[in-house]
Amino acid sequence: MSEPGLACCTPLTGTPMSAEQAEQVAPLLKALADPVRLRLVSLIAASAGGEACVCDLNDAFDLTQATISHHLKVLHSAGLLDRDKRGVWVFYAVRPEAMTAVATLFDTTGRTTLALTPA
Amino acid sequence: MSEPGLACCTPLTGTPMSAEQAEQVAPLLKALADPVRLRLVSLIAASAGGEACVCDLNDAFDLTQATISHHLKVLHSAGLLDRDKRGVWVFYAVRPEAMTAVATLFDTTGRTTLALTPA
DNA sequence: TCAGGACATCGACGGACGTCGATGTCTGAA
DNA sequence: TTCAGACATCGACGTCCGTCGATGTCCTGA
Repeated sequence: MSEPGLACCTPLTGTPMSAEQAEQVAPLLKALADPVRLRLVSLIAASAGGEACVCDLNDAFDLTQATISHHLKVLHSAGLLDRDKRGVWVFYAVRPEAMTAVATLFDTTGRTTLALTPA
Repeated sequence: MSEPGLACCTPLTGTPMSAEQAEQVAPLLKALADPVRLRLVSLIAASAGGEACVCDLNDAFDLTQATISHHLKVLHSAGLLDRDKRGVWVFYAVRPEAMTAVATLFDTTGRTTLALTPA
C-alpha cells in the first residue's frame, strides 16, 4: 500500500521469472483481476481526455459509492491509476507506463524492462 | 471450472468493456495474479519444448506437491495450460492462444478479437 | 500379482477479499 | 459561518483463496 516502486516487467516467456520478480508483478495483476476494476480501467481509458470523474464512474455501476471508492483505491495503490482532485471532484486517469509494463509481461517478441512507480 | 470457452479479448483501452466481457476476462487474470502461478507459467514457457514435467516443477518451489498440483489445476482450468499425461509423468504446456488473448487485452495498437477455450 | 512412485483429490485451517451502511473530511456556495 | 454535496475511511459480514497433511488413483517394473 506504501511500498516504493520497483523494476517491472520482463516478458513472462523466455527466461524463468525469479521469486522476487513474481512477488512484484502479482499485485499488479491482482489489482486487475476483478470484473469491476477491469471495467473501471476500461471506462477511464475510454473517457474523453483519458480521465474520468468519480461521480460519473459511480453511475456506471450498481454498487455503493464506498465500494467504487475502494476499487479505485486498489487500482491507485497498485500504480495503475493517477489521482487528481479538482475542487469538489476527483479525476482518475490510467497511467500509460503501468499498462505498458503489464503488456510487456505478455509480449512474446520484445525484451524491454520497464519501471513502474505506484502511488 | 467446466464452462465453455467464450470470445476474449478486445483491448482494455479504446471502447468501454461490457460487464459480461469483464466477467469472462477476470478469471484469466485471477489465475495469473499469484506469484507461484506466475513463476509456474514462466518456468513452463522457458522449458525445453515449451513444456515441463510436474516432477521438475515440484522441485523448483518450497511448497507441498499438493499445493503445486492445485496451482496447476487453476491454470489449466482457466485455459492457460495444456495437460498431457505420458506414462507416469504429467507434462504441462503454455497455450499460446491464451497468452495472446491476455496480451491483446493490454495492446494499445491492435484491435484483434481472439477466442480462448478453457480445459 | 504386488509394491512403489507420480500425481490428483479431500477436508480443514487462517488470512485476504468484495461489499455494505455509517461516519468523517474537505470544498464551494449561500 | 453554515450547509450541502463529493469522496474517503471505518468496522463488520460472508465468501473465496492459498496452504497443508492425509488419502485416493493410476501406471510401471519386478
